[in-house]
Formats: sequence, C-alpha cells, structure tokens
Amino acid sequence: MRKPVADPPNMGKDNNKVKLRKGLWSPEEDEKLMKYMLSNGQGCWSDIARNAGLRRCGKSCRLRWINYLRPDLKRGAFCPQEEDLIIHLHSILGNRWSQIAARLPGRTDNEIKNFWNSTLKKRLKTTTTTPTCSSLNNSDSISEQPRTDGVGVIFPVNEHDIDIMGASLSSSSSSPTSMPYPSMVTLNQFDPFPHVNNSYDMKGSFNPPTWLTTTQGGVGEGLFYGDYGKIGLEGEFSLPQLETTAAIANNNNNSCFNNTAGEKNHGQSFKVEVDNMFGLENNHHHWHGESLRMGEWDFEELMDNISSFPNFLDNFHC
DNA sequence: AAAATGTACAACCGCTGTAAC
DNA sequence: AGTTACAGCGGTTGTACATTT
Repeated sequence: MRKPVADPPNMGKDNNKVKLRKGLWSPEEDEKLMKYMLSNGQGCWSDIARNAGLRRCGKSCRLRWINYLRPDLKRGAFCPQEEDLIIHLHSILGNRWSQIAARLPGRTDNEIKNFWNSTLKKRLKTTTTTPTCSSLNNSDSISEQPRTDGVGVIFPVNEHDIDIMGASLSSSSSSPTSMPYPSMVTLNQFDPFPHVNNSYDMKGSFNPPTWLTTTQGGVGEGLFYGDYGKIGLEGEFSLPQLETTAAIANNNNNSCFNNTAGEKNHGQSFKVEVDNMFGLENNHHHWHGESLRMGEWDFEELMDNISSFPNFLDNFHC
C-alpha cells in the first residue's frame, strides 16, 4: 500500500471555495467514502462526494469506488485462466476494457487495462517465437506473415476478402476505439473456455448452474459449470469456425451455425442458436467496407450475444 | 550505497452518450 | 433545439516501489 500524498499547495481552502483534492487517496478518504457508500448506497456522485465530506469531485469518488473500494473486487494477481480470457477477449474486443471486465468478475476495466499494458502486451511480444494459448493475437506483435498459433490461424487479409457468414468483415472502423488488428482477421475457432478441455462433457442431464445454489463450481472431471449450466447438448461444444468467402459460397446454408449451442434452464429451458448468439441470423447485417461499424449494430450486437456466454470465471478460484 | 532505470498501478483527463430541463 | 449535469469509457500520466548499474 502506498503512502498517501500530502495535499498539494493548491489543495487548501481558497477564498471560501473548497479546492478539490486530487491525487492519491488517503486511508481517511477511503474510509469516508466506504462508510458512506455502505450506508447510503450509490447515487449521484457529486452528492456523494459532498455528503461524505470529501474534498473530491464526484468523478474521482466514482473512480475510487469502482476501481478500489467496491467490496466485490477480487484484487491480487491475475490467475492463468483470467490471463487467457483477457487475451481471448482482447482479440475479439480490442481495447474495450469495460466489456472485457464485464466478463471477469471482481476485476475492473482499469485493472485489466493496466495488466494488459504492463504485462500481457510485453509477455506476448516475447513469446511470439513460441506462441502458446496465452500469446495469441498480440496487437503489438502481429506479423505480416501468416502464422499458426496452435489454437487459431491468423491471416493477413484484404479487408474486402473476408466474409463471415454472409457478412463481410472489414478492418476499417469508424469507432473511436479501433480494433487492434488492421488488415488482420483471426480465423479462429472461438473458444470461450480456453482452459476447459475441448471435449467438454456436454452429455447427460442438465445441471443447474452452481451459482444458483452455491458459490462452488468450476472445472473438473471434464465438466464445466457456468451460469449456462452445460453448454451444448449431445456432442462436443465448438463454436463454428469463421469462414472465408469461398467457404461460405460453398455453404450458403450456414449449416454449421445451426447447431444448438446452449440450453439454459431457469425454470424453463430454451435453446440458443449459435448464429443467433452472434447476431448473424440477420442477413442484412454486413461487415463490409464502411458498413463495419464497430460500436454500432454489428459490434454491439455481437457483444451482446457474446455477453450471453457464461461468466465462467465466476467458477474459478484463483 | 546511491543513482538510474524499469515496472505496476492509481488516478486524471478528455471525450461521448444520455437524460433532464 | 440548446444547455447542463452526470455517468461511463479509454488513453495517458504520475508516482511509489523494485531492480539494475
């Protein structure tokens, strides 16, 4: 724990105006905010700052609470499962840290961002010669050459040459946060459970999500329990491999996407079609040229659907 | 032992989107 | 329609601590 810093010279009272504090939070400030939040709950942050007796702006209080004081934060080192998930998600989402964080319970976007920038990025750089699962899709080390990674294959592509399920993919993005892989597309069998044996035991009866009844769960004996219960029904679970234009031309029915991907039982069961999971059932949605609008329909819809994947790290105890 | 350098991470800044007025 | 306040996000900076020279 770092020592709190003393007030900078401009932090005192000035002409009856209370100057707002900046910089590191002192334990006293933390305690004030924590007490206030626990007894009053969340509200308007500027009010919270005022009512809690903090000489901080609401924004600062919000950040402190979200990134540090929140009781549900995990903190501590990232476990390998988390690392791999971050890498996976980053390969899909790019620098959308909040969305990545949403899939890692107890972790904040700031924490993940820092971890990525300080550790993972560097590590991936150094492991490009011997890539592993944890070295995929390094946005800073993408080679111009096609390469295999063991899990997926990254191809340099012409942005107009890739068609995914009838939806073309372009690397151009109008989003302020551009995807990190210009001119690259990962043709990869997306594996939402990188540390789960690929031969998930998806057979047998549905087991209720363990989080409904217990905090215990996890991966063991070939089973994975997420909040989806069991993913898939009768065979190995695998999401469809992304296809090139040519491949799709030969498979206009997209039959590989029609596999039932999951079943969830919250009193009643329902099936989730893989194509629906990815928002791909809507044929007029295209990733093509300007129409790849990450941050607009395609990406948001995609991520909405990806968000329906289990929070499987809930079940890891790192 | 001291200075220089590197690392990790907390916090700030600027921007965008949204709601209320 | 314009303005304001606020929440949220991602990029960046600042700083304490660790390691190396």
